[in-house]
Amino acid sequence: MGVSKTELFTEQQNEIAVLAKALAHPARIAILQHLISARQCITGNLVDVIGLAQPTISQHLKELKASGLIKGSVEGNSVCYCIDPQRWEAVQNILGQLFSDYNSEHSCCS
Amino acid sequence: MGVSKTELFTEQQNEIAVLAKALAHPARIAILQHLISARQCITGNLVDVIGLAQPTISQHLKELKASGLIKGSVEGNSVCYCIDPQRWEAVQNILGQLFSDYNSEHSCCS
DNA sequence: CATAACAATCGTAATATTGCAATGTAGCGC
DNA sequence: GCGCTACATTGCAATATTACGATTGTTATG
Repeated sequence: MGVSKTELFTEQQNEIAVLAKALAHPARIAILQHLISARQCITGNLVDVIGLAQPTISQHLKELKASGLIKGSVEGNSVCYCIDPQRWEAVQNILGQLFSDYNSEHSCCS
Repeated sequence: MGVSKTELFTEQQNEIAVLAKALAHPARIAILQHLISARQCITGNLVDVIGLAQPTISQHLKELKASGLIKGSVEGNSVCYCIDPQRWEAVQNILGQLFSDYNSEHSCCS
């Protein structure tokens, strides 16, 4: 019914899904990649770079901040965003683990 | 308006977002983890393990198959699913690249 | 203090996702 | 063939997401 039955799954499975959801929009990938190459960026700048309206960018920034991947600090009358290094590494490990848990020696049923 | 403006973004950004979306549900994570540990599994078995109705599992399997992460082969009147090794590694690299592109030496605006 | 600049929030429309009952389809045993 | 089992597909209701105009803070700056 449009609502995920999170109670059926482990905390780890839900955490991975939530993290993946944070990455599941090209605008948020674009924001992250721009923060990676520019090191830091204010909202207005991201609005220009990405090409979506300001409220939309603000909304995506809010989701990225909620996932912990980025953090923002007020600088004068603008807000400066950047990657959160510790969280970035933690998420890298969580997702990396999922993939490295698979041993490709496994044979398939084909 | 509920529709992503994919035309604003690079093919790579859209690809990452689509892959992340495939992982953005705990049921699909649970399915993948079960396929990792059990090596292979038929649909009915997954229905029992996950605890969602059969049509719902079928739908999640369809999305995972569309992303290429798993493949299914018909065995008699049941269908056996497993991780696709090549695709698994490719996706691992695509997502891994995103995270490793970040150099944590970067300073933040805080 | 008025005003401009910047960004967050609110409200709303359009679309997507999730979940399941009902139904359809295909293989197997008889 | 007929019934049975396993799975996919369809159709629908409930909820979530995406996007943006309008509005509301918040912080300089004149």
